[in-house]
Amino acid sequence: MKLTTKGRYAVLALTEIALSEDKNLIKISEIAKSQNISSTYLEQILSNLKRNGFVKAVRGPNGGYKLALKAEDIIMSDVIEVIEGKIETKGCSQKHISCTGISGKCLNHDLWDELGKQINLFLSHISLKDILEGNILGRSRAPILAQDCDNMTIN
Amino acid sequence: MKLTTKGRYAVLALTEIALSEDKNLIKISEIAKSQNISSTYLEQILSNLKRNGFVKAVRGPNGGYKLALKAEDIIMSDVIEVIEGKIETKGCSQKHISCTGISGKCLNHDLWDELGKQINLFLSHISLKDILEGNILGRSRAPILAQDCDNMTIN
DNA sequence: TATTTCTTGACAAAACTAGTCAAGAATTAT
DNA sequence: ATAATTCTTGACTAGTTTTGTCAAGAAATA
Repeated sequence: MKLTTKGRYAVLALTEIALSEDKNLIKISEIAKSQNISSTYLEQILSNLKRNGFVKAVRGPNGGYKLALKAEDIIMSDVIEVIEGKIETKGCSQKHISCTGISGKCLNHDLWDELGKQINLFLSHISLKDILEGNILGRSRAPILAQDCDNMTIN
Repeated sequence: MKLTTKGRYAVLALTEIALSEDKNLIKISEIAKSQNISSTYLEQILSNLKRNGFVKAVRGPNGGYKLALKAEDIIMSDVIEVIEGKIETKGCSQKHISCTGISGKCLNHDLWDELGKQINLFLSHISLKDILEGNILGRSRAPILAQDCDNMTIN
């Protein structure tokens, strides 16, 4: 699992593009300048976002970028996945065989699997619109308690 | 934010140490062998876990490691923090000044702050005992909905 | 005293991150 | 048409981080 500047810049860029939607188009150079990011580095990121259908590009004078989707349809888990790759936290190097060596069952996979699920669950409920509207703070939630886990059915 | 093999190996090692508690002591070489991890690499990790009070070491023949705390008191967020460093997801390079350049308020900090909080919240509810007992799967939870955020007081 | 086992710190290869650079393609204004 | 603008693509690179290795030593016990 990782989260690098690329992911952060991608969200930052999407925010800028959304905020200038009235002007319709915003240039890489404008985003780069206002955010103090290298514009050549941003190119890579926006190229990726375009390739994956989040933004549209228009070339030539007065060209630039705009959103290809409505802000509420741009979901953070999707954005992060194309930029950073799948959020997966491998538990151990062994594939299918047991990997505790003692207990005969890999108890550790569960932790990283569930953490990955939690991160994805969180990000999949956050849209670009939420960010624009400041609807983020206070939304994280504690996991289900261990003692409740026994009386539970997993869907 | 990052989660590397070091963090995974640490949890793996703690699990092994806990599972052999009846034998009281387990050697680095035993853990390394059963998990197929370089034992010299494991030394670094266990040395760190010892320095931070999670395990105790006994030197000499028949020496090895044991837990310094009860399994239910070994909390994953604490373990990961000493091994990987604080889980913090910086939003943008700017410190206190505005960083959208347009809106005058950094809308992006919120996302990474809250994601970091979510990860910590999750890990702080998981103990080594939960792992040993397999009480992990199905515990992650979706965040609070955006529309409920308005009617909310933040503590 | 010899052996076992942990301890510490220096070192290093490989992978990854964060960026640069350059040549080119598309679009528009003149 | 031509020039200027802007995105597009891919190769390249410096620096950092990860994932280890190695060696010398300290503590404990048989």
